[in-house]
Amino acid sequence: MERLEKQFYETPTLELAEKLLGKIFVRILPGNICLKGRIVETEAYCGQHDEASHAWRGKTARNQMMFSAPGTMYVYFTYGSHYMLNIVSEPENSAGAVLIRGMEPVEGLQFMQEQRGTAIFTNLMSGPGKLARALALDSSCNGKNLFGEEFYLEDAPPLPKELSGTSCRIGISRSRELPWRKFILNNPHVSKGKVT
DNA sequence: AGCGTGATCTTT
DNA sequence: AAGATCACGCTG
Repeated sequence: MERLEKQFYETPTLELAEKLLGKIFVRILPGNICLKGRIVETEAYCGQHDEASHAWRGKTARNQMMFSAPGTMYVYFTYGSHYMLNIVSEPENSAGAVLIRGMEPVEGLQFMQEQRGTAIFTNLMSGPGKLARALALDSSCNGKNLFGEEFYLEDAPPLPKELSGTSCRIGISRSRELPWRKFILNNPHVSKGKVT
């Protein structure tokens, strides 16, 4: 299918979190290694109006990519061991991003298995830290956009309404009650994280 | 249910 | 300078 263009990302964060479900994230590594994953779980982080968002208290060295152009990747390191992948939404200088929490592996399975140290299909990308590792994402990816040769998203048919699920976000302490997590119902690659 | 791990942010 | 927190994952 077609690659998604800039206009796709120029939308409010909460909408983007829903629109991303089902789309295919692609990374082309040197050596022509092609990695693909179908997005099955997302969370919206709505910039300065959202107490759980990194951008809540304004721009800092870490969160500055949340203020950049839609379609930029915001990749950060946390818990001493994990990278998290976000896709930036909202116009430039207005913060917002969608955390990618789960993907279904589509291509590059062998590479992903090596990265993750497991061959169990549903354990390769079923969590934000897991999928970042499967795709070998790190801080060198922070700030890159999805319109180049290395990273892009492929379109996919819209998700049928009956497959669309919503819940509170996972693993946060502030603004826990907001139903800003979106996922594909009954998909085994949705993370098993628990609501705190 | 408990803990490793280290950058970042807040408080002294 | 010290302490708390953290958009997690693994073990047990």
